[in-house]
Amino acid sequence: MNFNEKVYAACKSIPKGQISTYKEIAHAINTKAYRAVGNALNKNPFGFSYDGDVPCHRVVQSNGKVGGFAHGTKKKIELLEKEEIKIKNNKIVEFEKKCFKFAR
DNA sequence: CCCTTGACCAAAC
DNA sequence: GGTTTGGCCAAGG
Repeated sequence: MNFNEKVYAACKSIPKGQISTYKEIAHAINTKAYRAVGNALNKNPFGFSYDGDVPCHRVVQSNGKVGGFAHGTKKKIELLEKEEIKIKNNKIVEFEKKCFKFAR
């Protein structure tokens, strides 16, 4: 399993209606490459993600901000709002509650 | 092998 | 509150 596959696998385990951070993902796959995680998702082979695929739009920054998205941050926000996750001024509302922690 | 580039992070200012 | 700075890791030139 290369680095990217681990990242995708971790993303898949994020349940609908919840989100996680790049840092949490990095921790979940036992690495400290937060940056490389985002990099992997940026040029992910899926291009776009819907339910059942790799939900890369459920991954946000550790400070609660939305972060980036290949198709534009606005689009990412729309996808999140479809899952009961509200965004206020580019930040996640109730971030701490929606944040999903991987099994340790 | 060195250098640059990121959908990043934390601390400092 | 925001912005800058240094650090982090993987990939590509």
